[in-house]
Amino acid sequence: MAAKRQTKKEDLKARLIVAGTELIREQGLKNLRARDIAERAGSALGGLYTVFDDLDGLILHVNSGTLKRLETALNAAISPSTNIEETFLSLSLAYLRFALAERNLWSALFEHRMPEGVSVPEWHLAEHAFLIGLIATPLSRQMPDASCDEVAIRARTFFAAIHGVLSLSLEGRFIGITTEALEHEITVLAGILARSRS
Amino acid sequence: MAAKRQTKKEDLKARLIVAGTELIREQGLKNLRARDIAERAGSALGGLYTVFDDLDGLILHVNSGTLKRLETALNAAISPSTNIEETFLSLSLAYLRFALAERNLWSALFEHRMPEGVSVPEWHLAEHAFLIGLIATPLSRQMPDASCDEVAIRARTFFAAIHGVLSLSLEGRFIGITTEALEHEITVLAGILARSRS
DNA sequence: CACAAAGATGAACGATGTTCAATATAAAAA
DNA sequence: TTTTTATATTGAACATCGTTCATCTTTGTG
Repeated sequence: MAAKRQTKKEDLKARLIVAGTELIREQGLKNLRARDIAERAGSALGGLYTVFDDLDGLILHVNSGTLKRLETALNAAISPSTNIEETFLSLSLAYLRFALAERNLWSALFEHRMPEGVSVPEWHLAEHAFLIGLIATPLSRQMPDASCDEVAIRARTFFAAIHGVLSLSLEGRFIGITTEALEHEITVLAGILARSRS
Repeated sequence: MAAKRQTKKEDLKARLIVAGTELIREQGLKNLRARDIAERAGSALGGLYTVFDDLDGLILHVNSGTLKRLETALNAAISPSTNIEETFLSLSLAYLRFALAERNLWSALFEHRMPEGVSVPEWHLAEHAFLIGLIATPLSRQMPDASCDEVAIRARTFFAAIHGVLSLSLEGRFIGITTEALEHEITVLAGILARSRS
C-alpha cells in the first residue's frame, strides 16, 4: 500500500477544490478565505499549503473546473451543420445562460488576478482555447482568404465583444438593464457579428 | 478665518486623491495600501478615514478623476460633423490609446468591486453616462425609429463590445496579441458596428 | 514491535484595513 | 492677550487575513 499517501493527498486536493468552488459560488471570489476553505474541506489550515503553493493556485484549479463545465455547456448548445448566424446566436445565448446560472464562478474567471509579476501558467491559458475554437470553426467559412491565425484573432475579438456586453451588465456598473433587454442585445450583436463582412 | 478648517480638510482630500491616483498608476489597484497613500499624502494613517469612509471611497474618487480625463480625451478625438463610421473609429482608437497610456488607472475603473451588498453610489454611476452619450448621438441617426432608451441601450452594447476586446487583451488572459493586431481588430469591429443594421 | 520517513496540524508571524482614546490645533470668549 | 471650548489630527491598538514551520501523527518497512 505505497500508494495510500498519494491517494490521500489527491483526496485532499479534490476536497479543497470542491470547497473552494462552493464558497466562490455562494459568496464570490472576493469573500473567499483560506480558513473557510480548509474548514469546509475538513482539513487544517496548513493542509491547503501542502497541496497548493498559495490561494491563487487553488483558484486557478477552481477556474479550470468552471471552464470545463462552460465547455460542456457550449458544446451542448451547438449543432455542427447549422449556419453561422444560428451558431453564433446559440453560443452567445448559452454563454449568457451559463454566466447567469453560475454568476460568481463565471466572474471569478475574469476577476482573478495573479500577484505582481507572476503570470497565469501556460496550462491554464491553454484551457481557454476551446472558446476560440468554437467560434473559429464556423467563422473560417466566412473568412476563406484568411490565415488560421487571422481567424483565431477574429474569433477572439468576437468572443470578447459578446463577453464585454455580458461583463459590463453583470458587473452592475453603468445603468443596469433587464435580463430580457440583455438577451435582446446579445442576440442583436451576435447577428451583427455573424453577418459582418470585414 | 472660520473657513480655514474647511480648507485644510479639502486640501487633505485632494492630496489623498492625488496620492491614490499616483500609486494606482505606478503599482496597480491590487497593490494599493492605505499606509502608502497616507504617507505620500503627508498625513497620518487615520487621516484617510476622516475624509473617506473607507478605501473604497477614495478609490471611487480616483476613478472619478480618471473618468473625467477619459471624457476629455474622447471629446478631443471626435469632430461633430463626420459620418458615423469615422466617429466610431476615432472614439474606439482614442479609447484604446487612453487605456494603453493609463493602463493601471483604466483597469482600476473596472477591476474595483464594492464590498458585499454595497452598490456603487449614484453620483459615480452617473459619471459613466458621457460614454453612452458619445456613442448614442451618432447612433441615433442610424436608428431613426428607435426610442431614446433603445438607442442608449444599443450605445451601451457597442461600447461594451469595444471595451470587451480591449479588456480581454490587456488582462493578458487568452493568447496575447500585438498592439498592432489589437488596433486592427478594434478598427474592424468599430467598422462592423458602424455599418450594422440590426 | 521498533524505527524511519512523510504528512498533518494549528499556533505564531507579518501585513492589512479600520478604530478611537489621547493629543494638538484652531475658534471663540473673556 | 489669555483662557476656554470645540474640532481636527495622530498613531498605537485591534481584528482579520495569507502564509510558515516546529511539532506531533500517521504510515511504511525490517
